Amino acid sequence: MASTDSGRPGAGGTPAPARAAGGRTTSRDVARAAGVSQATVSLVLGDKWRGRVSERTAGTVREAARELGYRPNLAARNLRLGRTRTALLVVPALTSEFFARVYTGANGVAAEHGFGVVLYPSPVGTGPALDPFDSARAALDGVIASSMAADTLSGMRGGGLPLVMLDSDPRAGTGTAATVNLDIADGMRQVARHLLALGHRRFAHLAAAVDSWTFRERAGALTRAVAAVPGPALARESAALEVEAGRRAAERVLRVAAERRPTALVCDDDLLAAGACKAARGLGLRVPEDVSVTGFDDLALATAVDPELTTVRLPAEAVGARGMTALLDALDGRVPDTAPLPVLLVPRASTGPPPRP
Amino acid sequence: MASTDSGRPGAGGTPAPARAAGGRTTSRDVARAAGVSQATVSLVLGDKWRGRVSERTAGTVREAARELGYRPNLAARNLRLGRTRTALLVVPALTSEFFARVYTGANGVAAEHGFGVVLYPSPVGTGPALDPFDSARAALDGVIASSMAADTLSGMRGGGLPLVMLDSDPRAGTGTAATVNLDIADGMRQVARHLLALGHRRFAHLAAAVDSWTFRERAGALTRAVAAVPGPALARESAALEVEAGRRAAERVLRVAAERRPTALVCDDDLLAAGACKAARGLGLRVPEDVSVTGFDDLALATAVDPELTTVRLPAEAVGARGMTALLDALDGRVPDTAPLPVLLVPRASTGPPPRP
DNA sequence: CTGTTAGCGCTTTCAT
DNA sequence: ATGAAAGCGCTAACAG
Repeated sequence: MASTDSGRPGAGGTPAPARAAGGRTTSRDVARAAGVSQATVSLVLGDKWRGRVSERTAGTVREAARELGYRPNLAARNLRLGRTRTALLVVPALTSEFFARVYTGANGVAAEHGFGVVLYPSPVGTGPALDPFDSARAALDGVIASSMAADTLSGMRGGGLPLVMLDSDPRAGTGTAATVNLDIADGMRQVARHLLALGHRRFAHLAAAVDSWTFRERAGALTRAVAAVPGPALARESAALEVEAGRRAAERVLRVAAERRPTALVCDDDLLAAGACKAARGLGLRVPEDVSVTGFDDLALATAVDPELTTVRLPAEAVGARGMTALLDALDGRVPDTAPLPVLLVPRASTGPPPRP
Repeated sequence: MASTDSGRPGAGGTPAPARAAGGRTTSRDVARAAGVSQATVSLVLGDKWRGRVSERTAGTVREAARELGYRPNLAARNLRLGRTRTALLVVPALTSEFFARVYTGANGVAAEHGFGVVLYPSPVGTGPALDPFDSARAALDGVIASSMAADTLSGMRGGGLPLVMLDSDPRAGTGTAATVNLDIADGMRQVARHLLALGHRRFAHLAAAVDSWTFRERAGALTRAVAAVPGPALARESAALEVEAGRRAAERVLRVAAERRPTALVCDDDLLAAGACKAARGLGLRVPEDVSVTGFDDLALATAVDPELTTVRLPAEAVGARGMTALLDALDGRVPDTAPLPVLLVPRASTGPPPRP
């Protein structure tokens, strides 16, 4: 297995080859080349030399480093410093734009503070046995976990690292540094209000078959919003988070006599909504004339399909940014901001008044 | 904390506080708790103790480690070993399922060899100044880069690490350990053959406005395939890799007199194809009756839209797996397999015979 | 201003 | 079968 094992061939009388024979350039090589000590190199390259090293020496050192193509050994630095300036972002799926945008937001804030962010896609099964602290070999200063399934949480507590939860149950936070949440419930309330105002009274909820806070929140909020006005009915059907599963679930819900058929399909996710639209068309129903459909997330898909989806826009970048900020705060002993982020209904072409009976 | 020797009574003497006061548990803490030397701990926990440490001692050590919740310090291990068993996977975009699947494939192979894979989404601008070796703070043994834009390549050569390119120009490989490619050209040829067989003669190519090998390959292959038979015309229009950009580009191409209008839109990507379908419908044209549309990649989107897209399926997982295998080979001095991976046209509902004039 | 020194926590000879 | 000791490359006290 050992690959790069030329390691340390008994170096005879050194003719001062500024670069170690087989290995990488070290700070000592730079020091030798510049004719200074290792400490000076560290100071200069670490940019803490103002008033401690002469301008001229600093220049020499930088020149030598450039010349030799010196790159500091992270492992050594991390070992010495005891921290890595690296955070792990755990996401349930790589595919989704939502998480891509969360990453972008987190990475932006991280970069401003000299931190890096490493992605860990939680294995699909999301069994409790996940171990990001072994799998992502990077040594870590903290963990940010987004939208994790309930049972995955438990496994997450390894390493005793600061943990920031994103889009997750705020009450689960025993030992959690902070929870950054979206106002999911308000989003669902906006959906309900929109549809009720259009005149809908028979609803069906296409729920994601994923046991996580964010989806329980959506279900609860919809139930309450619909129950708040007299009269309306609410059916519910679950589906895996895929277009095809959404299509099948919607088909089950729509295949009933017209007078009992829901006039509005509220979906937990844009993928499900896309499936719902396909189901409707497959049954000869028009969207939105015969049945209105709403999504959630406002992914690119929402405007890729026809008609474009009425959906709830989630400020994903902001979630990531706030998550990273919270982690940084926790790391520095400050108390993280924890107000929920607002979300916004974006009405488009997939919703309209219910059909006249 | 009670006295720590719950596992190993009888070893009088040291009341040693098995866990360092403020910090994490180290292998020395474990050694003390188990009443052995650090070396023994390393041997046992590194699973190289057969015949070197007694069964009984090994048990004691493992018990102590478990008891104390010991986790080896990766930074120290990496420093000592000079390698990290970590590879970096550089991808141009997080959003795409394609890269998610490449990751999955790479990670699977990596795991079998005790490696981890860390993702580095190359910044959107893909300016040449990217530095994954600083951004992803993890120390790395090698880099796998997928579908990178041409100018991004140059920046990639930092660190002198083994580099495996995926879906990239094989000739760019100066200093590259290996290139794992898809038979992109053959995919495009299959598309052309399919459409020609259906009777199409007026084509338009919706090209991705991204300067990378994979898209140049698609353009070249289509041009050649169409030129190979007498008669056909081929227009070309570029668009950013987004549905809306694809829609606009398709609109430009379709907004001409019916007798000059292309009857088949060959798109570089499923996103573009989805946009093309929207454009067609927006202009009152039916897909595939009035115009056929093909995609590339076979993303989930391909079956989410209506009609489902005829597209070229790319074996993304296999690409990732082969990439990781090639990196492992290079690391161990073996010579990587470099045959292109086959791709397959999947005919669906978005293509049909051209309209009768 | 600059050099010397002492480890960070781990693995690995080499003695015992 | 086990322990002692060296050292990976780096940074931060502390001397000079």
